[in-house]
Amino acid sequence: MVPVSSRSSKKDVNRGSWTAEEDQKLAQVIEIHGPRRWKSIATKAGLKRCGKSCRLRWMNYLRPNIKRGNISDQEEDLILRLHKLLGNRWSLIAGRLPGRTDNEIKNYWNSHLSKKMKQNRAVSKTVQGSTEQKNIKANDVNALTIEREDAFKLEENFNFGFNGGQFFNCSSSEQGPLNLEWMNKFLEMDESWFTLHDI
DNA sequence: AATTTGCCCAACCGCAGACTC
DNA sequence: GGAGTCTGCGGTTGGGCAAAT
Repeated sequence: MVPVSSRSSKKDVNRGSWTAEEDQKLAQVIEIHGPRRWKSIATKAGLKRCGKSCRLRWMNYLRPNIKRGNISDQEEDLILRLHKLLGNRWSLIAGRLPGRTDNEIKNYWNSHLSKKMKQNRAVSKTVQGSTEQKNIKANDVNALTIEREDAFKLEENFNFGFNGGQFFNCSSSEQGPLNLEWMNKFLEMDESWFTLHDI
């Protein structure tokens, strides 16, 4: 990353990569005061950073239980399915992947999965063209494309059916492998929803 | 060995909604 | 109720690095 000094344009504000020393100071202050009031955290820690930057660093790197390393096949599958359901609502998607951050998932999507999607669509188009456009609706669903509006409708739909708020707001700390399994079961329901609504 | 290219990912930016006074 | 501030989100940027040339 960029040396901290090279991106410092505004007076008295550090930009760019965080140093180990800054991380340590930030973690210490958050341990005492908790992860809120980011502006005052930055001041208390004696960091020349804006509150926003401190929050981001904490959320994406310093927070406990952050899972680093490769995204597993199971996680990738879940991301694909949740994206189909919710669109680019990365924070919601991240909320269902224990230890993963919205930034990480967004990056993973942009660098890996968006390419896969394009490939899938290309293949799907070829198949469709050669089969007299039979079963177009089913192919569209399989190509993992869904209009955002439909995703919202779908969200509303299950919010009505059960406690959707609770579903989406679970903290990642209470997640585990079993939860992923349960999530996959839930996602099977959205397939049924498409069928039911003839999408 | 040097240079170029493409990918990855940490960090920044702008905006909208929530919160506080 | 309104203004100002804070927080959270999604989009974008750009440096580092490995692979390709």
